[in-house]
Amino acid sequence: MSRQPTLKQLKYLCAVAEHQHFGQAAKACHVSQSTLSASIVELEDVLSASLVERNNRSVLLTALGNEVVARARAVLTDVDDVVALCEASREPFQGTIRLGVIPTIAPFVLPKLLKALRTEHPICKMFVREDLSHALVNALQVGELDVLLLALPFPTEHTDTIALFEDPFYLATLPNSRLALSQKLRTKDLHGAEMLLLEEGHCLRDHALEACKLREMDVTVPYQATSLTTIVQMVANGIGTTLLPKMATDAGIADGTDLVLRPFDEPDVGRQIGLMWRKKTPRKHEFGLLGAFIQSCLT
Amino acid sequence: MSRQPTLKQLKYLCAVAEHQHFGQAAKACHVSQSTLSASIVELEDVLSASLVERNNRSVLLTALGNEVVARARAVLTDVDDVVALCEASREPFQGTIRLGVIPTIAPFVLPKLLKALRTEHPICKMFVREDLSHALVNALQVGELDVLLLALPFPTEHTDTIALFEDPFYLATLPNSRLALSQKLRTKDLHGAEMLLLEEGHCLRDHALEACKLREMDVTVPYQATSLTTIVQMVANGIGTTLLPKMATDAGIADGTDLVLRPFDEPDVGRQIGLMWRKKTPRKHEFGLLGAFIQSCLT
DNA sequence: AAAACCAATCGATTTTTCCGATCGTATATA
DNA sequence: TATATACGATCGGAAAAATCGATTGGTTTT
Repeated sequence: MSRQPTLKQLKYLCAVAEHQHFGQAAKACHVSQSTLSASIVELEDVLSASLVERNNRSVLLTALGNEVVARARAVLTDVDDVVALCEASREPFQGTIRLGVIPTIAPFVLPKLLKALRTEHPICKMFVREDLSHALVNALQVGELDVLLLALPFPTEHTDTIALFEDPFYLATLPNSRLALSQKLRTKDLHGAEMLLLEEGHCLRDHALEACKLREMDVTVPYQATSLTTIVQMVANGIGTTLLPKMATDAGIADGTDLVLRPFDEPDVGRQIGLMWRKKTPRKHEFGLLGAFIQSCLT
Repeated sequence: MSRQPTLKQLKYLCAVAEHQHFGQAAKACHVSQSTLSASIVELEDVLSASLVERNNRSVLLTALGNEVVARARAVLTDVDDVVALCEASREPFQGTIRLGVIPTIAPFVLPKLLKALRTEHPICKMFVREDLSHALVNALQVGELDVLLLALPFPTEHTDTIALFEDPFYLATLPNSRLALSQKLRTKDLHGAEMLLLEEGHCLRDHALEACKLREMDVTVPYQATSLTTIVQMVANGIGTTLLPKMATDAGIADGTDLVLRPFDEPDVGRQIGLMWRKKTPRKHEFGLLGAFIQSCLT
């Protein structure tokens, strides 16, 4: 097994190729001539090849030497690129953020978020993955994602979480329904209502049940639905009623229908939106800023 | 000015990425865990960036870390390529040979030489430059060429030379000329003949004059000719006579004409073909083998 | 013949590298 | 809850290397 040349040796070789002179090359590299000379000798020894032809008056490169220099230059610039890459990533929002978002948030937040990000942090590359909470958390744990935007609480380990804002639930129903006409809307009014919720796995389903003190058996679920838009269409067609997060209604999910959107006359009927990252991530600070950024671009 | 990461650090980082485990990565790199750990820390310090997220149970790479690993892998394979390149060039005829050939040799030798080379040393890359001797010698001195195939003697410094073979001159003339009919052909018979020679700078011109003990004023030169083929056509049209090297006639330069090709009844009327290289070249041995190879493929 | 130039080499010193041992922390087990 | 285990970080000392200034040897220029 032969040793590898070092970057230093390659750098010195390139300097020699450029200056055609050991002394000047050494000066350019800020080392003594003896150091550079020895380094070249060692490089030739490592490669078991003659790269430089010393001619006392001038320094020539062998054909192989020229080839090695060409490749060495490429290697050195590639390494410099790595350094530059890291330099650029040093400041917040200068690198890549791999963000996971749940399906009941993504369509209502990403458009604004990504647009604001492109405007204010054009260098930041945001990779987005949309999936159910448990899949996102798993991806976060194994290092495929850096930070998650999801609804809290979601029980995990080895993660830190910050809350960004409340996302109250609105009751979505047809104007002539019993719930639309009641004076004050309470969660207990929902008992017995035909509640349409997203299919199993969506945390919005769990949070809706939790917020309204309902049990699985309290809701009627004709068809398991995979998106809020689908559910809205079903409710608009008189199939039942549902709960919609404010961010969805703000985004106009019920536009074009005659649905009534009623807030509850109770506190804390809703879900909490937050960010989650690994406890050990070195980017806590950046993700904190990301949280503030998300808050700012949704108001 | 920030330091550069070392290849070793990049290698260790790649090992960590591969094994997701410092201890195993260290084993794979044949170093202790402490060495590898410290090396990674130093790399992160040099790059001022967090690349690896230590989780005590598992090791994760940051987004930046993944990017760096991808680039590092490329760098490492590029360096390995350099090593491989040098290994391949270690044996004769495994690398690139930059060969200079003079115009009065090239057309008669290169076809056979390059064909034989491609057959017997397919890995060898031969770069050929055709030019006048003094231009070739200059290119040799400044390191643009490795070895020259030319006619000797040619006075130079800092070069070594080996003779490969004699290349006798034939007189080329029309069948009915005085020189074609004389019983024995001597160089002194050429005095007063209308000798057509290549233009100034071609060593064949000098060697022909030298071999025949002629002076410039002895030859009549209606037009300076730039190639032997041109001269042959002129002689065939009765404009004069000329000297052709045997390798040219062997190659059939006079085919299709009714020219008479007469050898001289004297020894040493001709030129000597040889190889020349820089005294300091590290490839003397290889070039000696090249000489033998040229001899072998011309017989 | 002397001076100048240049890369190689030498010797000494500083710096870096590397290892084994230990520590601190988190997890798994009893 | 206590104990054992696993893992990476850290420390201190020893070995290896990198580096420098000075010198050498060979060549070219004056």
